[in-house]
Amino acid sequence: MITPIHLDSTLFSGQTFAWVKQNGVYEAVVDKNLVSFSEESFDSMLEKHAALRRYFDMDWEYGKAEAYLASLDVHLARAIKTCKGLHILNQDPWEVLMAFLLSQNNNIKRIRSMYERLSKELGSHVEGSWYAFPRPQELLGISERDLRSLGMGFRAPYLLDAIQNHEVLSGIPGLNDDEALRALQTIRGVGAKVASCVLAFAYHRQQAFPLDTWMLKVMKKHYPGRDASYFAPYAALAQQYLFHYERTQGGLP
DNA sequence: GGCCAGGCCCCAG
DNA sequence: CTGGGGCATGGC
Repeated sequence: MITPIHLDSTLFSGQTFAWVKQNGVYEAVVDKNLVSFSEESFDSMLEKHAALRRYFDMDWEYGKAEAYLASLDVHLARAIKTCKGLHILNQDPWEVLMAFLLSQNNNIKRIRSMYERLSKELGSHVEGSWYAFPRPQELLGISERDLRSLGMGFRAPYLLDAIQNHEVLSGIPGLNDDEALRALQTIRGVGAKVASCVLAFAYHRQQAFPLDTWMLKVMKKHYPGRDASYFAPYAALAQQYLFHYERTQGGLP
């Protein structure tokens, strides 16, 4: 049983800020290459760029996970029915860390524009108006002042600390979930929520469960007294469905 | 033109 | 250890 990926839910559910959709064409820089496709050309694009199968997480057990989560309760069943095919991407850990440092006390629209600004001002040129998000090595000489002048505000020192301690990321694969959360939170500005996003969206940890303002609302309304263990072993996917459903459909009853 | 945003830090109690 | 104020900025 293969359930097709749902591109809009996957690329515009707030797990990535890299993608643009214009006239039916999806575009982003992934791993220093401009990736461009439409709904119709997605499959052939994947054949041409085999490495992107992993990025789009095409070989994981989505059919099984969707069926299991939908069987848990009616709210989850509705969320899954509405945006079925939502995949959790395997993104670059560094980019996810930086993006979600930008996310605090912020809105998605502005997170995107700040992410783009860092790419354009500090990243390497790819083609046309496209730039790669800067690697930590490209940012070593930068100052808090520079970052503030780029509009990063109070997050500037957090970004700076992430730049200086980016090596924490290389150790994450060898750690269990709790250890990984603690390791990530040694970076200034990284709390439980940001750390969970990094684990879910970059390391494919299925029990990572980012609790933001939207999810707290969902949990209070539909899952009082519950926590991530209720959704095991698919908490991360459940979170992403519930978050996206709450934001796009207003959560409904 | 205020209001507010995918949190976290810091400091009181 | 829990709670609440403050934070830079810009989109609405």
